[in-house]
Amino acid sequence: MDIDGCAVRVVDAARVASVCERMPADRDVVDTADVFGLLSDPKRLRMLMALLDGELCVCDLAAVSGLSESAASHALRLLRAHRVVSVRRAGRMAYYRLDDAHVRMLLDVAVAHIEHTEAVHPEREL
Amino acid sequence: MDIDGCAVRVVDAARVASVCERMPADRDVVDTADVFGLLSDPKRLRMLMALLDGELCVCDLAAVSGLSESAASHALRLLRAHRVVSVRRAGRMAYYRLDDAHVRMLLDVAVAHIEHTEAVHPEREL
DNA sequence: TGGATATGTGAACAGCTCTTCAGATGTTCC
DNA sequence: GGAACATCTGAAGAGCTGTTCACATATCCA
Repeated sequence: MDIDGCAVRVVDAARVASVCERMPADRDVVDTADVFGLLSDPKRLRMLMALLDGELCVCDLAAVSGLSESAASHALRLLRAHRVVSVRRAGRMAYYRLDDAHVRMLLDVAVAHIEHTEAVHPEREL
Repeated sequence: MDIDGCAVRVVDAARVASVCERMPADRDVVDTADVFGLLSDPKRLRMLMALLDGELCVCDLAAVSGLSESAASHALRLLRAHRVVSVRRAGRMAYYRLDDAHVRMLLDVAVAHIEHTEAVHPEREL
């Protein structure tokens, strides 16, 4: 099998071909990986989980996540660039909210998993 | 408000308190972020998506993901350490499979999102 | 206007991640 | 046994990421 002009060793060629066919386009995989990357930092993740219930201002997001206000601003800029959150400005305050249904779904799945695990395996906390 | 003994400025103290209360335990947030981190590399993500349909050997996973066999092995070791995949050894071959229902769920959501976006907004490909 | 407040930004640094390379381990077949 | 094969591993390096610091911008209020 050839990929990018380089010969590659394969065991089950038919299977590999069918998997490659079903595989989403390169750009879509990269975009998806990017989204997961945005959720892969604990403090940023805490910010997003906090936003599940509605908008919050920068300093409250900093407090909730444990970030400095500057670091929170940097993080929010990143999330804004990827359209994961959006801003509403009111005077000198900036209120951020979750603005991506896909990310919200992923967060919901993750939170549900945590709560389910807690409920079913409370002994894990010992 | 005090967090870790440091005074932190807050705007909506009641709201922050309630969000903090609902927030999953620190360790759970970190674990969840770790899982998202495992999904945040395009080549590793492609490997995992390939495994959605069933087990594959290392070299086929390398071929599908575009990794060298050595790099694939490193990636699989990481996934194994986090119990995301498990191995079945047959002679000198090693067959990996998805072994984490939560990760499978996240992957399903992500793939469904990609396919839905493709179906609804095919113009994005132009 | 001037000072306090809330957020935003660039540069710089430390730490982490991914990949490669060289070689180790363990298996099959002659 | 020895050669070919499939996978695994540690060390090392390049590049990326998160945080901090110092300062910029913009708003509010006296």
